[in-house]
Amino acid sequence: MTIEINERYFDPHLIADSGQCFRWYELKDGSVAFSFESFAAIIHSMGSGKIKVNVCDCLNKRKTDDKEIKDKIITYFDLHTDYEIIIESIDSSDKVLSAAASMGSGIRILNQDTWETILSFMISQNNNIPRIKKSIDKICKRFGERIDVDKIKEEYGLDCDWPDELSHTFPGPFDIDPEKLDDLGLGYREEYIRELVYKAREEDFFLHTLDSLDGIYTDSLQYKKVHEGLLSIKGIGNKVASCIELFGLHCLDAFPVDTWVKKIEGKYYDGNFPKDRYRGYAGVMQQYLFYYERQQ
DNA sequence: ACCCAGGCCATCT
DNA sequence: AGATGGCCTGGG
Repeated sequence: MTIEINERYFDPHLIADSGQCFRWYELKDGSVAFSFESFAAIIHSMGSGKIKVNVCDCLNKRKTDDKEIKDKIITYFDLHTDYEIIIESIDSSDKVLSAAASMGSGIRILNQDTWETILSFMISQNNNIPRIKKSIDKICKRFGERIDVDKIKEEYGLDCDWPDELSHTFPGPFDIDPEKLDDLGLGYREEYIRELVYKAREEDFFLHTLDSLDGIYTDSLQYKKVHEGLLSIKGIGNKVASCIELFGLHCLDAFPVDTWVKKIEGKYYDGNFPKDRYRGYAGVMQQYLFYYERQQ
């Protein structure tokens, strides 16, 4: 099915390059392909903020009606959040943040699958984006389900160059064999992932506690409980936990500090970005700053 | 050849 | 509490 979206604050290319997702791929014709849950999609920019999204349920297991798919896409793209208000709230005397937000105004915080986010960001530690993507691609190919590429081509038109990296879905904890994680380029993270899969299979922590932190502040009790739970997992430290909260649990107040953000905080903010001023959505500012610093 | 890349953990002071 | 070094591995 096709969904048309008119949203000024949405640039699929920026999101694909934002580092929050690792299964978005830019195609030669300028469109952007991605896969999430059992869906496959291609985004075409139509100019002047108009976007066309072709989506299909590529596993064909059950009939998903069009309205359900549309709702899923709207939530996934975070279209319920008003990014214009967020950007307008920026302290105009903060020239760095203003410039960063102006450059990165097309970035949104996706509502990604929690499990996929946990696994992906555990791989991301001390790692670079191409290699992260490669490892995730190998995991999907080894344990994920093959998606029906013909169905996609039928939906989009025959000549689409659907990327080979999106030939399979992202596998769940029970799809992954923890003893067959060799040769995935995981390095020393292999042991972390193995334990993570076992833990995810056994504990209900992932299934119940980690629903969503949408609208939850980082100084609340509920947040602290989730944060500590994540930290108790081997291979998840403060930074990775914050990424999981921001990108997987949609806690927009979470503010992951990586080397890029640390760099920009040191250069312009005397070591500390005033995230309290942006209480409730500091994570969006983190994305602007991160993108800005990486462009320099 | 290095050295780092969107860190974490263990081991020290 | 805070500061270090080691760690898999591919690319500049």
